[in-house]
Amino acid sequence: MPELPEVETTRKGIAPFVIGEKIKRVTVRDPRLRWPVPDDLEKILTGKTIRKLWRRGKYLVFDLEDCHLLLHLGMSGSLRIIKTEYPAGKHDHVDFLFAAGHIMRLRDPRRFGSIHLTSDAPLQHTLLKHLGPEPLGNDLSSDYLYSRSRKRRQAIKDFIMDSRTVVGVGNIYASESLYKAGIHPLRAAGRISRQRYERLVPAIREVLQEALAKGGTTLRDFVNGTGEPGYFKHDLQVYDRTGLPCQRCKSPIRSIRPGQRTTYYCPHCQT
DNA sequence: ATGCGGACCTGTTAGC
DNA sequence: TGCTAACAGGTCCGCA
Repeated sequence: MPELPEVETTRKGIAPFVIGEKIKRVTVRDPRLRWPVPDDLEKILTGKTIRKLWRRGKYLVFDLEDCHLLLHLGMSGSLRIIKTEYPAGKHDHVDFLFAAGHIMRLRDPRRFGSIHLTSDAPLQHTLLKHLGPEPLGNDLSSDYLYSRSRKRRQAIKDFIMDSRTVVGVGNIYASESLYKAGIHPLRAAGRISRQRYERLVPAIREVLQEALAKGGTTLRDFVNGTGEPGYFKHDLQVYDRTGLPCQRCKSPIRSIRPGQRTTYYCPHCQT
């Protein structure tokens, strides 16, 4: 499910309901996420107050009094705030009950998400340590992508989807960004000019920014912290539009499947 | 170090 | 109507 705009939308949605709130109880109904939910999750968190909620890549980081909770939504995860405790559904794996009475509920049908605890600096955690720059921050530049990509034969789409290159660009927004920049998704990253990276960086930023402004993309089941879908689906130019006319040149959008992930592009506009 | 395939899961849909 | 196969928003790990 979630790429950066969806995770950020989730963060913004739940923040007002979790910051400054004290955790009264944690209920783990199914600990079998991508990595087992820590046994001592409830023991560690009970009685602690959440100080901050921030994001690094697609990881949500909850700062507590003396530790940090890292949470990834994987492919199908969502976090919602519910006012009263109604019966948990089949995939509602974890509830965080606050002293004030409301609940933050994690639902994740495919269980690709994960929860981690650490008392060290979160950015030093194994899973965060090697992450590349944030696409919406100042560290991502065309110079950086250009120099990092030299001599690489990897397809540009795979290159920008690698979280060591840049975080937050998943399958939807990779296709969308490359369309916007006019770059063929299979072109070798090392054979793209500096000038073209100067188009790609703003394209990535704009696509993510616009998706964020619309609350993310809901293809099937993404919901924000209050249960609403995102509306960027209507603005997608190539993703999930196989055979439909390109908005610029009217050529039919093409889809290919190199490896596992479907890639969408315009055969005329992207070279 | 880079690059690729496989792995982890369940739900939905397309096709026979 | 029912069965099966393919596919879905992520990313880590292990191997060449």
